[in-house]
Amino acid sequence: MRVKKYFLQTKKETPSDASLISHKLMIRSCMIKQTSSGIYAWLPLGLKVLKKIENIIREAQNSYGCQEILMPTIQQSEIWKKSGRYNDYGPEMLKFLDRNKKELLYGPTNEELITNIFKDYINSYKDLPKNLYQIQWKFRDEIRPRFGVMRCREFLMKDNYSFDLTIKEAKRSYDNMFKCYLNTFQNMGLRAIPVKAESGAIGGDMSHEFHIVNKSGDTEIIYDKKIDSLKNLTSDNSYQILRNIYAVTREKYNEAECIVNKNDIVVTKGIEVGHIFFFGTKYSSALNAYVLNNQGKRINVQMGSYGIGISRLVAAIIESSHDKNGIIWPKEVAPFDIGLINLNSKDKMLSKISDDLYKLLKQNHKEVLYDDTLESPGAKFANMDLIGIPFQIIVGLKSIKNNELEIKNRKTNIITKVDLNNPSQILKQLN
RNA sequence: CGGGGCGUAGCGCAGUCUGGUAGCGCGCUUGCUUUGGGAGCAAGAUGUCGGAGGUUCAAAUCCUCUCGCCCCGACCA
Repeated sequence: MRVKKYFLQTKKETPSDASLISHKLMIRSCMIKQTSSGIYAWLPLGLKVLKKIENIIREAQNSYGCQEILMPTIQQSEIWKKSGRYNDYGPEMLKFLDRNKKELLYGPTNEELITNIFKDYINSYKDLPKNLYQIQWKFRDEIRPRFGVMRCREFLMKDNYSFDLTIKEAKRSYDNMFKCYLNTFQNMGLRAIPVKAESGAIGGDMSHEFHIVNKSGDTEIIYDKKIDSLKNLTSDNSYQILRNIYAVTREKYNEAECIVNKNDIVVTKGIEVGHIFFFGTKYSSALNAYVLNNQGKRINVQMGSYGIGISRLVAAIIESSHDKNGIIWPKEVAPFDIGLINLNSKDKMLSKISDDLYKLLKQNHKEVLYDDTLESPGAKFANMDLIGIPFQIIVGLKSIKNNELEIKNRKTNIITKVDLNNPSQILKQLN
């Protein structure tokens, strides 16, 4: 993509109504635009990152046996009345009437709806287990939206739901998703720690939240410092430890139950990016979702639900990966692989070299943001640093004189010089 | 919802106390110059001063009502 053509009106000045660093950077880098309190439009650069995260989640879901569906954002009130949550959810649920005075709501979550869909199709234990997911916008009318997309009212969430015959099998499904989540977050370059949590309005008796440790998080988490010594959270060995180690949210913390030596406890803040629940038959019994077992007996299905806050993750990643110049995207979720900077777009030779490089990189399936504008070098550097693309290729006279290109690593700031006429060497430096 | 604050050009702000007919920086447009860390000079465009009512010869400024947004707290992915 050429910067000249791209919708990328970055800002030099920091917006006055943002307090969180990720919020400021997302506005300055032209990723999002607030349209109402807690409601945002996603602009091209922001949407690109959102889609990358979405796809990482999608791939992990698919590989762990989940199947994608898409449910509506608007639901009818009846099923919520049956489960008792129409009132329990309170004013956080956005309710309204259609022209026929029918009560509708903008879904804050989908346990009722999925259960209602499920029961019309699945009638036999032979068709279990099932696990369905969707990636869809939700609305929760937060008392006070804040921190940009970190705590907004309309947000993109992946939610999935497991259906099993027995508790034992349902817990296996829960464990499967537990592992899936560890992988999902690792696949986007993040380290998310699972902690035991309260179930809140979803209900149920087994629940874990997944947290990115960060000072801007608004949940206090308490865990055994052994977790910090685990290098790779996704290994089988780590999984066993994580399932048994002491790690809880502040609400769940109970001094008497805490088995860890005081010196071995870490108390810190976390950004909640995922939450998984096992809640048994809470919804299947309320909505009458059952299958026949092998004795022909009606059994309400055992359910769990699993959420990942996708739009929040964009902000969470920035919170844990930035410097004074801007965002530093992990390459897994970066909007582009490479930022190509032509330091003087009026110079015919530099432009020819840059154009050729742009073609070469595209042919090699790299996503490139090519700054071909007439801006001054300083402005181009600052802009590229702000939007945080992992590698910058700098085409300027200083190096071209020696038949060299400079490749800058955004994270380390290390500049590597490569032979301009050696494509394979160039490509090798970009991995 | 309680407490605090802010709405003036696309963005960031001054002007409000003490009423006199709107300004600065960035950005934008045009031209010339410049090109290794947010360039220089020159010329230019852009405002129902959040909205409604009121006081006054006169309102961004004073009064009343109202809408929106932000920050602190309780709620939540």
